[in-house]
Amino acid sequence: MRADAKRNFDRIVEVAGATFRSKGYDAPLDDIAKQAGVGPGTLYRHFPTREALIDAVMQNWIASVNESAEKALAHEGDARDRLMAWFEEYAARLTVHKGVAAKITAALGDATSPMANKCQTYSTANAKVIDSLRSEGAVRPNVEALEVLRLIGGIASVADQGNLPPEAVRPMLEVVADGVLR
Amino acid sequence: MRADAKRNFDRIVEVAGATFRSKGYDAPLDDIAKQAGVGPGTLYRHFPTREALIDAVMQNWIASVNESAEKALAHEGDARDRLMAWFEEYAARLTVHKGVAAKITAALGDATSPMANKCQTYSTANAKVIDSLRSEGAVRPNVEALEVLRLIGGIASVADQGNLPPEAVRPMLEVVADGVLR
DNA sequence: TTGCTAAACGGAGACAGTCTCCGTATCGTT
DNA sequence: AACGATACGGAGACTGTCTCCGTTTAGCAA
Repeated sequence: MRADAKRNFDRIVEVAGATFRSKGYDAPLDDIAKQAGVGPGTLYRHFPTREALIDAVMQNWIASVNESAEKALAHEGDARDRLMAWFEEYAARLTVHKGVAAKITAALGDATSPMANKCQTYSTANAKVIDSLRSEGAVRPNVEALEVLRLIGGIASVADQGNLPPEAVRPMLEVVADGVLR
Repeated sequence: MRADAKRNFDRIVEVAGATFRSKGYDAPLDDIAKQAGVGPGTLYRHFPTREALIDAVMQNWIASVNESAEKALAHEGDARDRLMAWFEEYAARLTVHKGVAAKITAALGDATSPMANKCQTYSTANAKVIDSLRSEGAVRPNVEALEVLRLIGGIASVADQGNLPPEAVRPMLEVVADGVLR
């Protein structure tokens, strides 16, 4: 990739992120192009569809928070406390960007999605938490790690779309925690 | 409302429902108008926004299934069986139309939404199930009926968006059931 | 029936956003 | 410096949204 191309690519993603957050995910792409100081042609060459651009923005964001994903693993307390800490951490991350929860959760099971491998960190972090609790015998048999990820994703999606405050989300997470633990 | 107006209104909703299902929720509205044998002006007079038309389609659908919502209440078996029967019934209904799960679940807490009162039947059916189980002492304290509705809605949304098969949904419902029951 | 009026219709066309095509400019290499 | 490959950008075609207003029709009253 040529240097000027990369410059434009990055600039577009940056501007798009800011614009999507402030004006919504249906903001005119030509505006974003103009804002980024490029022609529409350049934007569409890099991102053939709106979807592609949104993906790029999100991947950018996931990468930026990924590094700290393991924080929740080092929590103090009993099994339930640790599980809840992880749930809240995960749900909070998912609700930072409008729409991200649904998108990531849908991508989880689909290996062909460009999102999926970006979410590896989440998947493995989750598996680690569940496995560690399982080895203590705290987890019900038949509970799969992927299911848990999806359940929390579902809660985050609902919270996202209904603009639910954290105090409405917490009890839902607790129901899932009780369902996961013996 | 004049007779011809009502005729057109109903015809538009009918055509829109079929079109949305076959071509997706972003199908051109002018096409729907043409298909319904009316001009775009007529469509837009009845439904100023796409959202309004989608709502009308969904309300139409909710009304059509509402009447049978209590079926799941008359289930045989122990507390867990009955709860699971209700969960599956509800989740199945929510996933009939693409996008309906997220929409209805988001509307649940919001009394101002035109969806909300259409969903009364669901809310009260759910409350009935939970209350009846609670009176048997089978439900954990602190579990609210609305939370349960949202949890199932979240699962349905995820299933909807990720095209999950029923066998992937069931275990998630079971986790919630275990979290709801003592 | 006929006439009348308010209600409703419908389609031409303005507008906005998407996306492409291709002549021009720039990069990076030799 | 010169050249090919790569990338740029913006004019404009295209598609879908939505409005305006002249025309039509339903429903009522005489």
